[in-house]
Amino acid sequence: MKTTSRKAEIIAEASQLFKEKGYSAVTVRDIAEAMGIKAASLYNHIEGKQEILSILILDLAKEFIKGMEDILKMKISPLQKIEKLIELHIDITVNQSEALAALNNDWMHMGADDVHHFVAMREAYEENFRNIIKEGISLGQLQPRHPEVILFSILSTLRTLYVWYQKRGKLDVNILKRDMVAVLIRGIV
Amino acid sequence: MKTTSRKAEIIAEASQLFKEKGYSAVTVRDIAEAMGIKAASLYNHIEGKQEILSILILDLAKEFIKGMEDILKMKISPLQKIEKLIELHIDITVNQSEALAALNNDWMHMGADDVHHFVAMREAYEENFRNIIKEGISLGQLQPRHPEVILFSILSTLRTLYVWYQKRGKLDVNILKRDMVAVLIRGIV
DNA sequence: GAACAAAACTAACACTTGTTAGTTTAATTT
DNA sequence: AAATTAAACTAACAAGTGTTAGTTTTGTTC
Repeated sequence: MKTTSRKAEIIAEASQLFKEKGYSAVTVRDIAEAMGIKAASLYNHIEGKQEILSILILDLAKEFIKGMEDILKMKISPLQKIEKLIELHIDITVNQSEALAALNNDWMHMGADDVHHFVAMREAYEENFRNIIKEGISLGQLQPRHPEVILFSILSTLRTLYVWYQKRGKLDVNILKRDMVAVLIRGIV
Repeated sequence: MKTTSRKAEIIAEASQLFKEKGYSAVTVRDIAEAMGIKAASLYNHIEGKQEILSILILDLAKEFIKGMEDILKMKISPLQKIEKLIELHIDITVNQSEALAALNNDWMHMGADDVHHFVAMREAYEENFRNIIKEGISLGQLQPRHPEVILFSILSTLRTLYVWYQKRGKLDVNILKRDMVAVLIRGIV
C-alpha cells in the first residue's frame, strides 16, 4: 500500500522550499537534504529540477481551469458565480498554498513550451472571469466600473491569499469565505 | 552636470531585470551585459549584488513609512486616510514598479540585518494601517468585519498592482485612483 | 600636456550549480 | 534462496556563480 510515491514526496518537499525562497534560490542539493538523501538520488525519480516546477504549476493551473468550467455550467447569476470563484480560490489556497506560490512567482522559470501553455491557460481563465463581470454589469447587478479594475482587485487578493493565510493563525475556512466574499463584493463601508 | 550617477544607473538597470526574473535568477553578468560593460566593472560602483537589492528595497520601504506618517498627521477621518493610502500606493506603483517587485518578492534574499530592518518596517506599517481600520469600525464608518480581512484584501491588491498596471495600457493615473478607491471601499455591487 | 580621478578592462579565484555514469544496498517477488 | 526491481550511493563533469587583483583606457582639471 503505497500512500504517496517517492516522486510525489520530492515534489511536496521541493514546493515548500520554493515557497520560502523562490525556485531559483533553491538548489537540488537543498531539496535532497530536506529529504535526507543525496542530490544525485533525486534523479532516479525526476527528470530534472524544472520538471518539479512544471508539475506543480501546470497541475494547479488545470485545477483552476476545471473549477472555472464547473462554475460556468451552473445555472446561477453572475454575482453568484463570482462568489463561487472566490470560494474556489480559497479552497485551493488552503490545501495547495505551496504550489500557488510557485504559480504566482516562478512560472517564468519553466521551459518555453510550458510557459506558453501556462500563459494560455491563465489568459483563458481571466477572460472567463472578465466575461462574468461584464455580464453582471450589463444586467445591472454590478456597479458600472471598469471591468478590468474589478477583475484585478478580486484576483490579486485571491492570488496572494496564500502569503497571508498561514501567517495569521489559520482561521476557519468558512469564516474566511464569508468575510472574504463580503469584503470583496460589498466593500468595507 | 551629472544627471544620474553610474551607481544609480546600475541599480535602475538591475531592478528591471529583477522584476522580470527575480533576484536569484539574475546574475551580475546579466546586469553588466545590460549596461554594455563587463561584470567586474560593476564593482567599481557597488559593493556587491546584495547591496543593489537592499538599496532598492529599503529606500522604497522608507518611502512607504514616510507616506504613512504624513497621512497619520492629517486631520481627516479614518475612511479618508484609507483613501489617501490607496493613492499613496498607486503613486509609488506608477513610478517605482521595479523596486516594488523586489520588495514584494525578494526581500528574503537581503542580508540578515537588512531583512530584520525590513520586516520591522513592514510590521509597523501594517500595524498603523490596521489601527486606522479599527478606528473606522469603532466609529461606525466601516463595516464590522474582521479587520485583518479588510487590511489584507486592500493591501494585497495594492501590492500587486505593479504586475497588472503596465500589462494593460497604462491607463490614466487619476482614473485608476478613482476606480480603485471606489472598488476597494464601496465594493462592486 | 602633465596629473589625476573615474571607469572600464583582462585574468583568474574558489565555490556552487544541475546533471550523468556506474555501482551498491534494500526491499519485494518468484 | 534466487531473481528482480526500487532507491540509494560515490565520483565526477562542465558550466556558471560572485568576487578580487592588478592594469589600461577615458575623461577632466590644472
